[in-house]
Amino acid sequence: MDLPTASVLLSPQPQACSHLAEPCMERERSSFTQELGRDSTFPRGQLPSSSLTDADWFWDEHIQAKRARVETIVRGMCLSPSPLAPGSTRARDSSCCPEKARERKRKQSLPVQQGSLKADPAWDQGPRKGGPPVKEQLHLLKQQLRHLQAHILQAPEPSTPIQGPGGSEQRKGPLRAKQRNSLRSSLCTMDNDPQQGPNKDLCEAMKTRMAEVKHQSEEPMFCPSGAQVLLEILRKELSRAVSQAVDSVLQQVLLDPLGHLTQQDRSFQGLAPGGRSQPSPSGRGAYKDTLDLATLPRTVQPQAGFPLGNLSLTRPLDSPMCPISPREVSKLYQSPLSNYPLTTVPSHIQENKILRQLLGHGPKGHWSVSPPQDSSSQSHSSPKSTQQHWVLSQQQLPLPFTPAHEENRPLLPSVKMEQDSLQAVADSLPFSSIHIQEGLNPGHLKKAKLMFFFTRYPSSNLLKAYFPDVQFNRCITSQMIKWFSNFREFYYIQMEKYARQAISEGVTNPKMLVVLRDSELFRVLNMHYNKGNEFKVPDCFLEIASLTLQEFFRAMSVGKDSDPSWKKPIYKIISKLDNDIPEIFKSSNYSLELFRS
DNA sequence: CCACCACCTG
DNA sequence: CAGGTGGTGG
Repeated sequence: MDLPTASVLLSPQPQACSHLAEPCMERERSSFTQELGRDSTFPRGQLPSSSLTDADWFWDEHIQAKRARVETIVRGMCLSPSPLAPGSTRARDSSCCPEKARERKRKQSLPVQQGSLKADPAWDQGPRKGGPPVKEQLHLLKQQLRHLQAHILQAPEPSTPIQGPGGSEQRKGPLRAKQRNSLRSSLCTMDNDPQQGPNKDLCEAMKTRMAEVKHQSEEPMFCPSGAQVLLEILRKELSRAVSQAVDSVLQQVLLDPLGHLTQQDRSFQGLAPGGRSQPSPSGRGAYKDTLDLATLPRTVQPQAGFPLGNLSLTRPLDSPMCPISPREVSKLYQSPLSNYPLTTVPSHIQENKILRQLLGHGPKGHWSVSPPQDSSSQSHSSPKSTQQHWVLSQQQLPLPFTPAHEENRPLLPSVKMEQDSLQAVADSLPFSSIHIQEGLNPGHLKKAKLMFFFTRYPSSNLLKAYFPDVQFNRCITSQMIKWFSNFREFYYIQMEKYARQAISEGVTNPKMLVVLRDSELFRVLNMHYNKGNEFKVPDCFLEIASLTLQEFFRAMSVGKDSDPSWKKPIYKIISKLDNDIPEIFKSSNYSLELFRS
């Protein structure tokens, strides 16, 4: 969509390239045709959206770990092979409407849990020593889990504003939106010079893209706090219930008091990274699928790989939700781990490993998929190879997404819900597990430079949002603002320079000034903000750059540059053309990965 | 007064 | 890129 725009723009006027860009026409044309065939790589949609399930996965794992322990114990001690009835099959969908769910959960799960040990007849059958109590405990536990599952499933759908007209729009201020709109139109009217056929395409393309971006930015986020509360409660309740069950079982079954660890230890270690100590793998393997929880969408074998291998983290991707949108990635990204109270202080190292895994899929569809265009038009720095390298560095281990995965995506409606709630949770989470730095490091600078491709005038709030691992204070904020000020300075200087050059070369029509990827101007800018060319410069930046160039040209060609403050109007225009920054930039881990050092 | 900006300088 | 300065707007 947006990609072709640049090429479209320039095609008709050979001269346009002569001064701005190096060699051009022929190549450009061909690249243009190529582009038509391919999809836009920009903002969203390209990436499989949703691996938020991973958070659930962790959760499941937790439960399963506990369950496995209980089962193992029971199995080992009681030798009663009665398979547990599969409970509710689908117990996923963490809901976002905490209220009701929470209410019901409290009313039901608590009483049940604390209730008498009335034995279910069905569970009393079979010979066993010390059996009944144990079974009862398990049964109760199961029931509780089922209740929870049921309630979660029943919980009224959260505001799924996506469809609702009354959905929660406006993540950005209305003002901002307005500005965008007005600018968009002005941009188009300007470009809609009848004489310039191709520019219409640009206009349309930009409209489309902007709409896209806008849409993206307005995606709903709902009650983060609510969802978080719900999750917290669920977590506590479940862990408590399980712990109690385990406790009881142990007390009743185990004769040797030394035989059982403290409840805390037992119930938590299963999830701790590197947490080994799972009783008997064989036992677990044999029965893990018999509990209802095992029927949950993602049956994961906790100890199998989570802690160490990390390779196992690719597992969750099998789920229907594996497709992940950058947005989701970034969110999810901060969530599951840092949010995980049960993992007692996982090492940052391991955490980062895991996060890297998850993240690995984000950037791929987004930035690294280098368009054919690049290979043809960018001769000097072989972007393709560098980008591929970047892809590899980002996702060494995980399996790449395959079309097969995509097929599954649309399936579950619950998926979206789950995503949302998890997103909400993620959003509300502090970066507890990610060391927040005092000052700014080179990585931050690098990231800021790349962000400049999207925003020339970031607000301090935006910066705070996109540098979550930075401890902002007046000084840091000023410094970062200063960075962008310097970026702009360079940017405008280049624009003025090239505009002046165009004038000196006799260019009369500003529309002929288009910044392309093989333009000298682009090369200079890219060198400045994206040294090493590790990043695929978004097309929106090319559009902005072209526009800036044209504005400078217009002003100068009319002699406005004699006015001391002739640039101000241009600044004003450009300041309104900031694009939304991909959510992926919000991830501090992303920055760690990509911008380290 | 503060935050932010552009400009200039090193 | 950081410091310093002056201007601007809330």
